[in-house]
Formats: sequence, C-alpha cells, structure tokens
Amino acid sequence: MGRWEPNARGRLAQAALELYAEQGYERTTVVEITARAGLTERTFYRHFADKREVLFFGTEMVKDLLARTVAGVPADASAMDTVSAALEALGAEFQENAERVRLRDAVVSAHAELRERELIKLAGLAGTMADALRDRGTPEPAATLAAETGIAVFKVAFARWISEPGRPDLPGILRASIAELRNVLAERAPA
Amino acid sequence: MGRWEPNARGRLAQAALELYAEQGYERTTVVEITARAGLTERTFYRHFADKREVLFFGTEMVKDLLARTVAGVPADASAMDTVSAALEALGAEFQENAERVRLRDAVVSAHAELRERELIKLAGLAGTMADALRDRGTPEPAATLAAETGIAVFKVAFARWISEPGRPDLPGILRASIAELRNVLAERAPA
DNA sequence: AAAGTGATGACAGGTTCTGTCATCACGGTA
DNA sequence: TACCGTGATGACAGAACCTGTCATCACTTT
Repeated sequence: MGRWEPNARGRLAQAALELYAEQGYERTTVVEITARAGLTERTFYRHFADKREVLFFGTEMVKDLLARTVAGVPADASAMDTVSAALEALGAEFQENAERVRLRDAVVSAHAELRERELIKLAGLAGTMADALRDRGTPEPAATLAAETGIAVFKVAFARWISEPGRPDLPGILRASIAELRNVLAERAPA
Repeated sequence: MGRWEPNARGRLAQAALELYAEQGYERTTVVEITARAGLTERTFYRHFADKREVLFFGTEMVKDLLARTVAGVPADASAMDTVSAALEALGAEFQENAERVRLRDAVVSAHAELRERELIKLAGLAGTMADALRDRGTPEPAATLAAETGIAVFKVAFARWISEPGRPDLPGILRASIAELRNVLAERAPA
C-alpha cells in the first residue's frame, strides 16, 4: 500500500483544518496546505474536489451510520421515532469527538462558503434517511417530511449544544427538541 | 437616474438566466453574460457578489414578505400556524410567477453550486421568520424550531409542486404538507 | 461654466481548478 | 535478475473567477 509517505489524504485534511483554524479559510491557499503536507497543489485536487471539500469527507461515514441505525430500529416504531433514534446515534458520536467537532464547527461557521457546503451535506443526510425510511415501508410524503424535519431539528439542537459548552448531552438535547417540536405542532389556534 | 443604458442590474440578471438556461451554468462565463448585457466583467461584480448571486438577488423581497406576513397574523395564532400563513403567502406569490419560478428552479437544481446557494438563502429565510416570531412573543427554542421546520416543509412541498405541473395549488400543497407533518409527529410507538 | 457624484471601462494580478504528460515506487512475471 | 504494468505524484500550461486601482464618462449642483 504505502509507497511515498503514507496517508496523503489524511495529512492534507489535517493540514487544511489547522491552517483554516490558524489564519482563516479565505487567507489560506491550497498551495500552503500542500506545502505543510509535503505535497503539491495538483495532488490536493486529486483527493478533494475543491478547497471546501477537505472539511467534509467524513460525510459518507455519517450517511452509513444514519442508514444503519434507521435499518436497525424495530419495525413497529413510528417514522419520527426512527429518525430520532438515528439522530441520537449521530449525536452520541459527535459527543465522543466533541473537541474535534467543535473546532471544525468553528471553522465552518466562520465562512459563508463553508456553511453552504455544510447545508448541502445536511440535505444529503436527509435524503439518505428518507431512503432508509422508505426501505422500512414508510410511504411518501411521510418519509421525506420526517427526514427533512429531523435534520431541521438537528440543526437547532446542534446549535444549542455548541452554544452551551457546559451542557454536554447532545442526544438529550435532540430528544428534548423533538418533544418541543411536538408541542409546537400540537398547539392550534383557539376556536 | 438613468445615465448610460438604464437598468444594468436587471439586464445582467436577465442575460445570466438566459445563458444559464441555454447552455448551462458552468459553461457560461461572466464575460459572456456581460457581453450580452452590453457591459464589462468588472461591472458584473459591482452588482453581484459572485457568479451565483445573480440568481438570488430577489431574496430580500422574499424576506420582507415573510416578515410582514408573520407580523400581520393575529396575535392569538400559534407559532406554527403563523409560519404556515407566511409560507402560504410566499407560495401564492410563486404561483403567480409560476413560469419564471419553474425556469429558475430548473437552472438552480441542475448545478450543485447553485443548490448550495439556494440552501443558505433558505436558511436565511428561516432566520428571518424566527426573528419575526420572537418579535411576536414566541419564546426560544419554539421560534427557531417552528421556523426551521416550516422551511423544511416548504422544501418538500415546493418539490412536489415542481414535480406535478398539473397540480398548481402550491399554498394548498403547503397546508396539506403541514397537516401531514402533524400526523407524522403525532404517531407514537405502540406501548 | 466649474466642480462634484456615481456608475462604468480598462488593466493588472492573485487564486482556484482542470488538462496533460512525465516520473517514480512498487508488485508481479519471466 | 530484468522487465513490465499499475497507480500515485510532480511539473507545467492555461482558463475562469474575483479583486484592487485608477481613469473616464454622464449627469447634477452650484
């Protein structure tokens, strides 16, 4: 496997995250990243589609986690409870790598270009969950609604988790947010 | 007001939409757009922050519509019913300009870069609605949850509206989607 | 008529990203 | 041992995006 220095991809990702955090995303050039990783600009673009993607190549693993969790939920669970279980599993994983997740979020949140990429990745996660729900028998539009709503709740809960460093229970915040959403939707206009 | 040829901004936006539709977004250069509009590349970037933004400069008007509608809903309406009213107002406006909306959606949907921009604009709309809800007295996290969830439903309903050219009632699809979401959330796991 | 204002043109230059071909390390095969 | 194939990397050219800067032009104000 290893011919030159091993793990070129990982070295590029590490160097990029460091430089983006140290001096900002915009003021970091791809040439700087490759210099720190001991590679050339052209090689960067062989591993990552563009300068943003280097922060998002973990998305496939997240998709797998969500799809596997949805598939593993007992068949008699409701669509939204299934989505909830998947998001809580993701929340637990974030929890375990809190430091890295928070650093990465700080970098991404600081730049509109990176937030855009984050949002389309989140939309992809919703699509993955909707597919997994349909595989379990949830019909449309319920599957897509549950998945998209779940991602919307995740965004809100994640933001709360980030904003409160002393409150570490992301899965708990997720459960509470979904419960709160049920209340918001159950509230109807007075007669 | 008008010195040179009038409405440079509008001519640029029109030329861009035409070219993006005719030959694709990626294969259209900014120089081509400005040539069709009778201007120079530098002037394009004085009117629009980048090559994508030319398709999204109507967002401010949409924000105004949502904020005004939320502010105008009777004070005793629930948060989600208020969001619903705002989205239906936006849906009605889309309905009135169906042809342009559909053409623009076809262009945006065809390119990941443009979808990214669309998603961050939608996130901005959610923020605007959350602000307007807070101004009405809705507390957090209910305001943000209602706004984000509303946008999630809008995405689903809009996609359905686009996919069914013979079903023109976007406000109706929005109402139905929110009702469906209430059902999805009310469904609980069996004891 | 002169000065001021704001939009546009012209030009240089940095950065991102792609296409293309050469080079290198290693593994297999005779 | 010698040869060849494979896949990753280096080297280089170039298009397109985007920005900074200054000059120019049309129109307004005094």
